[in-house]
Formats: sequence, C-alpha cells, structure tokens
Amino acid sequence: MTMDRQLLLLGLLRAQEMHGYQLNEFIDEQMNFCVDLKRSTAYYLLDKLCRDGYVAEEVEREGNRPERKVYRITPTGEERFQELLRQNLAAYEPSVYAEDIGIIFEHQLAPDESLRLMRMRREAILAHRATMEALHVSLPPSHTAVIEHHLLHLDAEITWIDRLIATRSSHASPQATDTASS
Amino acid sequence: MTMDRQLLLLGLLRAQEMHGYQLNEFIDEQMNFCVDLKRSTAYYLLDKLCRDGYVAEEVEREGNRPERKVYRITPTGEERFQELLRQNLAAYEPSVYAEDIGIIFEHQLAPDESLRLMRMRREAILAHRATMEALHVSLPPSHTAVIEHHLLHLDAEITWIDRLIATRSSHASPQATDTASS
DNA sequence: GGGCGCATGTAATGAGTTACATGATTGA
DNA sequence: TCAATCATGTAACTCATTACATGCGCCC
Repeated sequence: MTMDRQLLLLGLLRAQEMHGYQLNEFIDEQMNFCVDLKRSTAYYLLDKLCRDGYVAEEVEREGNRPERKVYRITPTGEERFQELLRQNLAAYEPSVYAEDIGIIFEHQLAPDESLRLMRMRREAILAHRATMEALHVSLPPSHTAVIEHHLLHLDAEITWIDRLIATRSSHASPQATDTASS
Repeated sequence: MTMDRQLLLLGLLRAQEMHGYQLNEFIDEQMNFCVDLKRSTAYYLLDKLCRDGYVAEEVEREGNRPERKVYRITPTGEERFQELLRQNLAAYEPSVYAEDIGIIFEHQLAPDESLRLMRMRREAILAHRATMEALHVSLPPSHTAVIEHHLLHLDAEITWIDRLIATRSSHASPQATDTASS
C-alpha cells in the first residue's frame, strides 16, 4: 500500500536528509529484498510528499556535478511518520496469496503433472530461502528481524507445499512419486 | 497480479457458465477470504476476457427479469486456462510484507509503546486466525488446502510477533511487560 | 408507492510501471 | 572520444477502485 511506502521514505529521510538518487541507491542496495519500489516511483512519491508538506526540498549543487534536490523531513512530516508507524505496528492486514488460486483448480490436472509442477515450485522456494539465509550474514543486524520474518513465511510455504505434494503423491503413478528423491 | 484473477475467472467459468452478477455473488460468498476482487472489477475483467477471445458472451433474458450476459469459456480460453494454471503452480513469487517497514523503525518508539502496539497487532492476528478456523468447518472440503495455507502463514506471523514482543519486553519497564497476561 | 434485490455498467481517479529524454562529468 | 555513472524527470499506459447511474420487478 501507499502508506507503507510513505512511511519508508519518511523514516529514511528522518534518519538522514538525502537527495533522490541517493535514496534510490540505498533502497536498491539495502532493501531490495523487502520492498519493491521503482526509481521513478520514488521520485514521484518524493514529489508528492513535498506537495503535501511532509518533506521540504532544497536544490543544491556540489562542484560541477548535476544539481540535486535534497529532501528533509518537516515537523508535519515527523508527525505523519509517528502516525504511520503506530498504525503500521498495531494493524494487521490479511494478505491474499496468488498460490491459492492455482490450488483451487489443481485437481483438474493429471496427478503426475500436478506433482511435477508443485515440485518445481518447491525448488524455487528453497532457492529463494537460501538467498535469504545468505543475507542473514551479509546484512547489518538491523535487518535481522525482517529476514527472520521472511524465513518464517518461507518455511510456512514449504510446509504447505510438502503436504500438498504428499497427498498428491498417493494418487500419482508409482514412477512419478519418487522423482524428487533421485 | 492480473494473471491470477484471469485464472480465477476462467477456472470458474470453465466449471460452469455464468452471468456477471452470479459470478460476483459466488466470489463474494465463497472466496472472499482468499481473493479480493471488487464487483466492477469483475465486470471489467469479463469484458476484457471477452475482447481477448477467452470467453464468449451471450445475452439472455429469463421472463421479465433484467437481461443478463452469460459468459462461457472458448477453446482459446481453455488453452489459456491450462497455461495460466501450470504457470501458477510451478512459479514462486516472493512476497513483500507491509509489516517489515514498521519493524525497521520500531526501535524509534519507547519500548513500552512499541510493546503496546505490537500486542494490539497480535490480538488482530489471533482474531483473524479464529475466523479462518471457523471457515475450516463451514466451507466445503475443496477449500481445505487454501485455509490451511492461510493458517500456516498466520502461525508464522504469530511466531514472529511473539519473538519481537519477547525481545522488546526485556527492554521495557516492569509494569508494561505483563499487561497481556492480566 | 417505497424499498429491496437483480443486473449492468460508466466516469473519474489513483497508484504504479515502463520506456524514454536529458545533460553533465569522469575515466579509459 | 566513447562509455559509464550521476541525477532528474516526463509521457503514456495499465490496472484497479470508488462512487455513481440506471432501470426493472417484486413484495408489503
């Protein structure tokens, strides 16, 4: 949602004033694993925050480099940050999962094929989990809680797909049942 | 994503041809817990599926009731369904979680308040979990896998927030630490 | 005749992305 | 001088939602 992106930008600018490019770099390098925010969208949002009075922009130029707009949070923005943060921490927004739709219709495929596809998904999840674990050591400890959050959800996803694979296996042809363990 | 909504509509129409209102009712009553699809959006998507040749519409009127457009899947639509289903089952799309953003800045609140807010969220999650469990018995067995999916993710969410609450508790004032157990 | 249910939409808006445009500096 | 990096944006588009519009039938 929009509010979370607003919270993110305000929170980052609160810690340190920045220009757009710098902010984008930071997000791309440090937060790509938990937020999805395109560069132009960030510029667009910064502009909006500015129009709403939550941040102030000041044009600056350093030597002969291209001019940059430095954004810093305003007192109204600080209030907004507090409000959004409290809201975010206290609320729970039920998610929708794309996986659910497929599962509703899954039984319309032959068990063998269905199994094959679900095993592919399983591999994809495991691969993603491995990269998350790697981040665990490479990123600063401030990210630990976030990474653990992702790992827990990934484990939930694995548990679920494993159950599905197990129940489907009992309906599949004997050859197909064993492919994963070979 | 769009593709999953397309898959959903095609899958439902594949099982049984329907008119828009009927489809909307079905989704609202049987699937509101796992998909979020507004009525006008459904009409809009049906129209789009029609223009793309995946479904055919036929105007029908029963007695004197308002006329309705009955949609049924075409052979191209059937192919599309197969393709989307296979794609959905085999792929894993990493999620982004709104909760992550709040946690990144959580330590900027006083531990007492942070705790209070996280406990509120915990309650909200538990409440939602209870309604999910209730669905478990009230909905047809075809939904079992989907509900279990949600329950697993909800449990992950609870485990996570409990850990956060536990670590935060050690920094909070003694009175605040115990509020939940009273 | 008044309100509810059936049935379909449109118009306006918002949120976000993609692809492109611009122009300067730096280093090979 | 050519490519890469720094830095900012716009224009066009898609997707989805909200709020509203319409009109008939049915039942009290």
